[in-house]
Amino acid sequence: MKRYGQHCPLARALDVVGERWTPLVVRELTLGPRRYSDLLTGLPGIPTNLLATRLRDLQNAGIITKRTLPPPTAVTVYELTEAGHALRPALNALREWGRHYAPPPADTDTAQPAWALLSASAHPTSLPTGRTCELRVDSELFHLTATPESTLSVHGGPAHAPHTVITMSTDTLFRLMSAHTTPTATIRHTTITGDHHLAHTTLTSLHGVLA
Amino acid sequence: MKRYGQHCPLARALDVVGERWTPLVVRELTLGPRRYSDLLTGLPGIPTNLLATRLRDLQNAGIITKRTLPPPTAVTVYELTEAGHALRPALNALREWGRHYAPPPADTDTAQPAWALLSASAHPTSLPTGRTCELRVDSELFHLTATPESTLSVHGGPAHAPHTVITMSTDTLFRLMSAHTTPTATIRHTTITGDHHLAHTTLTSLHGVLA
DNA sequence: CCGAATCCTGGTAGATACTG
DNA sequence: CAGTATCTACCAGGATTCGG
Repeated sequence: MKRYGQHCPLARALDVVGERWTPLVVRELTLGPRRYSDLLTGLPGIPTNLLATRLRDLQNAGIITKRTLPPPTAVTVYELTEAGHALRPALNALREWGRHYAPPPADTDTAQPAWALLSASAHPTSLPTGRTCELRVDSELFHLTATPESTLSVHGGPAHAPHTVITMSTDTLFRLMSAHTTPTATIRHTTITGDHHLAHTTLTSLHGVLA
Repeated sequence: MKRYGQHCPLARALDVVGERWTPLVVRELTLGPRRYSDLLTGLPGIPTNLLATRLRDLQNAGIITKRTLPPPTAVTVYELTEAGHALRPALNALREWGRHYAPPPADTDTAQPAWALLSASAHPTSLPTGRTCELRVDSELFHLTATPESTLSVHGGPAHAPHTVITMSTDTLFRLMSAHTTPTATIRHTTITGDHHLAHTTLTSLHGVLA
């Protein structure tokens, strides 16, 4: 890890998370613990040796930990430490800047549901605290909850006991989040199990956050 | 500028400001318009060709503009655009993370008063809105004001009509901001012209923000 | 003197193949 | 599945030179 050699907190932060791909690795892990192969598919374009290097450096910096889940699912996963979770506000601020001021994406850019959903993360929501919505987008699973401060929280993987489950295609999700369709119109292209009203509230929270 | 090729606002932000040295160039310009040579001294270690490249790329990205001041001081300066100023929250969040979680600085790291003062930027302050304090640290000039939201605002260069002027050494500033001395004890190592009470309030706002 | 462009060197990223 | 090994190309770092 090459340092700037400056007695400045911003420069020291960049010493640790300023290298190429590093913030995006943290982005993937904000969804929850992830396996090496999950990270590879969530970071299209990253060379595998570079991912291995970044994961090693992030461990040494105390931002992530490597853990082997107990049997029978004896897989090794990477997850954020407290210091890693503390990066969330900085990444959210940079993400908001990107939404407003970065050049528009090229149409050759790859798109993943997780990246869109993360844009809704930390946004104000009318989702009731304590209620969980599971979102299934083209066989990718997420679950959404509200923080005590009524901001949206997004995680990867299945929910424990969701109050509602919404199933839709990636295309439908992007049309909703880009405000190309309304929540009410979106419902016709989804399958909903459980609390229908909660599902509508969830869709409303996602509506237009990418616009 | 190498892109990630991802349809993700965070990745698109990093496409523009993710390269090495780029956030630090923006950091220097948050103090106000700066000349090329000012930037070189404010970014110790940067190769001159790399600074030129970064400045060109930042202009193309619409984050900074190059301007030639009117005579008699016909110097060319770089300054942030609106999009550039909008990066401030993201840099502040990353700076806060660095203060709390980044490895401690090496004692060979270079230190500059501006970097310390920027850490106090956006912090809550009891400095009255509309009153200006000029700070002279080893012949480097800054001026501090309060935003309408009562957070501290730091700029480089002389103030227009400061209500108070504080002169001190770099060492004194760092001892105050690292909480090694109190504001009251600091006053004995400073020269103050103008509003003494305002000066004390300013020193209190700076006290311990580096700790 | 300010604001760079040029040249060279070493390291890091990118791409692919390979292994426990 | 979870990485390591190898190679190439490019970018950063450093010194020097150049034009206004």
